[in-house]
Amino acid sequence: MKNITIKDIAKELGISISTVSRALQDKPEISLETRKKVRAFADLYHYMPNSLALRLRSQKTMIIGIVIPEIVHHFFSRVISGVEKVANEKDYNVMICLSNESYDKEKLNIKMLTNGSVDGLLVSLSKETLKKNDYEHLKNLSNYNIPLVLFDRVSDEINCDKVIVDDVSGAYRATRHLIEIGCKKIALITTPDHISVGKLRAAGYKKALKESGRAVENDFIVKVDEQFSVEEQIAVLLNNDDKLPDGILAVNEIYAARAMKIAKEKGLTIPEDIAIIGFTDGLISEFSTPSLSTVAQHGFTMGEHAAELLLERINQADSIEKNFETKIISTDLRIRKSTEK
Amino acid sequence: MKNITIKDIAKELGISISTVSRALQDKPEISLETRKKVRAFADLYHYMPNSLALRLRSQKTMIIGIVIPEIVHHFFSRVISGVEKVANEKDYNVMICLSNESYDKEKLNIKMLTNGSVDGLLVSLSKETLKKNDYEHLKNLSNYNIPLVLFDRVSDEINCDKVIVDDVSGAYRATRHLIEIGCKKIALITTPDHISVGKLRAAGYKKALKESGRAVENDFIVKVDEQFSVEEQIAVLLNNDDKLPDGILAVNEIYAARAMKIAKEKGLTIPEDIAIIGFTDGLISEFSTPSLSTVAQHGFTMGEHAAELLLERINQADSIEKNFETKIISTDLRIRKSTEK
DNA sequence: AACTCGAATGCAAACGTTTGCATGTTGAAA
DNA sequence: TTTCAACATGCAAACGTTTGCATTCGAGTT
Repeated sequence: MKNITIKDIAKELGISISTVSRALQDKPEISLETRKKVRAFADLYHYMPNSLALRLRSQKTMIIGIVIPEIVHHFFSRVISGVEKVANEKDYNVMICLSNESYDKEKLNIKMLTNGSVDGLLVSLSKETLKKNDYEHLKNLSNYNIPLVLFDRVSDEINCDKVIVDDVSGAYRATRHLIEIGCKKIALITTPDHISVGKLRAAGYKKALKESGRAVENDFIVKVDEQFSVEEQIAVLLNNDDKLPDGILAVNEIYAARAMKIAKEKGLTIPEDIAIIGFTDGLISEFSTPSLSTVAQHGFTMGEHAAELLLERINQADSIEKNFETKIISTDLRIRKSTEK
Repeated sequence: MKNITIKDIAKELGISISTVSRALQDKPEISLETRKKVRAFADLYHYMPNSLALRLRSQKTMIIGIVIPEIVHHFFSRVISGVEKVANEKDYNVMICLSNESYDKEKLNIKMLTNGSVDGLLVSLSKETLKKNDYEHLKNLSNYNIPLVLFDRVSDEINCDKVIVDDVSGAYRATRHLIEIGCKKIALITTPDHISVGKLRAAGYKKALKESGRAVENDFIVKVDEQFSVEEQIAVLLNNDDKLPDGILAVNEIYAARAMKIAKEKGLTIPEDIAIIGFTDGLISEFSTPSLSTVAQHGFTMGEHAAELLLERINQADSIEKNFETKIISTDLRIRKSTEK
């Protein structure tokens, strides 16, 4: 059974296509009688306007595209939730593409989405892209009437609206917290420098240390390269018995949980021997024993803000060229057992 | 700057639209000279065919829609990953809608997607829909040329392809495992009966008990109603000191982790006092202490199969009416510390 | 009887493609 | 010189809508 079109209705009722269209829009220039007749017929056959035709006509898709590195990831799925909420409120739909942390796939996705499939784009950069430092595929976009909002993993080289977590301050406050509960030797488990969030969180960590008159020791900083075993790299930090940290800040939940597990296996107690605090307030932190203190990033809020920024940009009159904006989502310290001395 | 169209190229080069179209398709009936000229011009101005126009013309969107209850959920995000992989391999895109476990939103989403936005639909039913037992919004679909594949949360009332986890056998084997390690009093933490997976897992649990000659005791079965505190409902099971279970099967990771936490707080040791096994092999299970044994559901595989089934249905000649198929994804027992006596 | 007005409806273009068929041009064979 | 094939290109319809601008018709006004 084919979907019924406006044309079918017109033919069946012996009136013109335009009359049907107007009748369905309840325009007063069509006689009430005709309007009723058309509506009845349309309802009877479950007429639904073909959205492709509508989009082609109006040159609006009412869809926003999201390109993220990963979806099996608590933070990103929260962001999507936030985006979806805002988008749906304004009758927009969401189309999701995964880059799987690959530059090529990211580029492909963006190309795919910008050939008229979506009205705007929300992107969080893949690790490979950040490492390559190549953003040509995103720079062009502005020329093509496709607004772009970057979130979380962003780059200064791209001129557009952005939403980021206040990473520096989050890490700073987490480190301060460790200092306040009496930690003397605070280690950092982070990512390589090309990941912007890792770098920023490291900066906050260093700032807090310096401010309290402590040295930043390289032995206490692990930059995890995910090409190799995460576990082994973290273990190095905890196997150096001469120089064991008594506090750890990890830039994500997995690293924090991993560190905790290794520490416990070595017979250390948390938080007495080592206090641990992570980033990303997910389920792991809540359910681990002891429960993990974290810096909550409010992914949902971030998604909401990113979507709002994008929709504003999509619906702004072309004439008004608002300056690009960077929204900063502040973090919250979620203190749990792993730092309760 | 507007996107350049085939029309613009034609005008600029002083040839007809159809010639440009054919030249871009490298059709031999167009002279090599013209083909080269057109291609060069198109490349210069970064011509990209407007996908809306293509879709309207071809009556194919190359998009598949997914409606799931939740995205902040390890299992569902894995499913999506699997779907995305298969879809992308065949040049399809994925459009995701969240029902947030609401019947109305599910209905709305499906309506939205089936007005020509997608070529096919992948749906996992919301809790509210299952409770209401109303599937009219899905039954119509078959009439409208929109193939439908249900996954995980399905219903017998809907006649279509399905992909489900082998819940009965998974729960059966998990329960057998508890019996084998010596548990005498095995409890079940599950969902209300209208959630199909909960019901099936309960069936597997009961089957294993009966087979080994044990009675199924209602005191040992908790049906968690998420309208109320999950924690309190689980606590009831563990607060009845006269009748404490020594083994627990939970139908998901959260319930298992929650039960473990409560048990530990009561001073019970896992697995010695109580062995615990959950469903869904996610991060919580891996990182909890002790690590949780689980029934792994292979969400990614499920997504792959669902997408394959759907694409087959989309691309089948209308004449060949294949019978509907139900694929069963088998589970794996992942034994960890929480059941190692 | 001619004219104007308003209400109701229809025509056709537009959105950006693809494609069956027609048309035009050229060179060679008859 | 006519005829024909082969090649290159163009016209127009189609996909399903919306909408500016006719057109038609009857009634009321002069």
